Amino acid sequence: MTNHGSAAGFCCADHSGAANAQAILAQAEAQARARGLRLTPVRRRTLEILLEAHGALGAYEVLELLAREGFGTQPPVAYRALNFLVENGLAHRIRRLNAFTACAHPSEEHSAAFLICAGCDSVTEAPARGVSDALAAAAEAAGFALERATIEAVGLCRICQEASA
Amino acid sequence: MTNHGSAAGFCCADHSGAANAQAILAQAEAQARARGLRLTPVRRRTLEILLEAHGALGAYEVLELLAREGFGTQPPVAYRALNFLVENGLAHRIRRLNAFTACAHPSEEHSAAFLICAGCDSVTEAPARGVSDALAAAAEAAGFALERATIEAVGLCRICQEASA
DNA sequence: ATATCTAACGTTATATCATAACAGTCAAGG
DNA sequence: CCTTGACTGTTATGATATAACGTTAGATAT
Ligand SMILES: [Zn+2]
Ligand SMILES: [Zn+2]
Ligand SMILES: [Zn+2]
Ligand SMILES: [Zn+2]
Repeated sequence: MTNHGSAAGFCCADHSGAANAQAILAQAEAQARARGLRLTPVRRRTLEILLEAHGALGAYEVLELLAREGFGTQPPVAYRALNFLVENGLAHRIRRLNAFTACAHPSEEHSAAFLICAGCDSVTEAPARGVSDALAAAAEAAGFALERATIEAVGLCRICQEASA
Repeated sequence: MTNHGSAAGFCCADHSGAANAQAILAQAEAQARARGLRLTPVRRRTLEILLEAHGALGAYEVLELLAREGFGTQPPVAYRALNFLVENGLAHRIRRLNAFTACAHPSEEHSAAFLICAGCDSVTEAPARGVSDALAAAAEAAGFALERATIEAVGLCRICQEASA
């Protein structure tokens, strides 16, 4: 991972550091309460780990951190927590990277698009209203009943564009 | 895989059987010639296998078929051929299924969206001009230089909708 | 023709990602 | 109390993917 550190004031395009991680965590907790979800210690800590991370984390990276902190040491521990978060809209799975990232907007119902930088592996969650609308139209035209979608773009983030200019 | 056979005249939503597989293969060969690609025996046979398949195939499924026909028996044989096809626009990788499918329109430059049926695992390649345009706009707005994208929708194909109605 | 080069092939071995199945814990409700 | 069900942790295994290396065969250059 060719990372560009956090000297620029933010580390990975749109992840502005732990500052708003707090805010997002608070939103996520509100969501959990409102919807009667059980945000247990492993689950909550998993979400924090994702929020603290630069970029998306693989399940085994999450697992190692959880294990160090006294949680279980085996893969299902991480996968279960991550799947719970994904199923409940508190995190997203980035299939191209086999990785997970905290949702940046856990309060809203949204179908997001992810901008994945080929230079530094940063992942930005972009609002994708227009994209999902277009996709819904395409599905409709094909007689396909759309449930949900994965939209992942690969390219260069602003920082990496400048670096390679 | 809950398949619905080929009794209805077509087997998997938009894969109308071996009839137009021939046409697609011819297009793919024309592409290869035009662009100076080496469509070697393994690669060509891999493409045929994808075209003959109902739905997307995993790399190990392709491998088994190749092995039976006297090609190599080890994973890299399949992965190399599949990656070649994907990189050259003759096939697509379906990340949600860890699988590959022949491109339905190998002659055109296109960024496709895939409609994946949750009922029967069929995969339909839908034209996605509108979707990519919207995505390009979203990327632009984020200062992200888009190279390519993965767009995968999950839902129910027409057949499975009727079956569950 | 023959030496050289290189892309493609096939192999062994290993890395990486993910889930099945089962046992122990614990809080909620009868 | 005792059952029930959700959650956690474990062992074991399965599924997907790549690294590295030797070989082959077509293309190029002497
Ligand atoms: Zn989100
Ligand atoms: Zn970058
Ligand atoms: Zn295509
Ligand atoms: Zn279907």
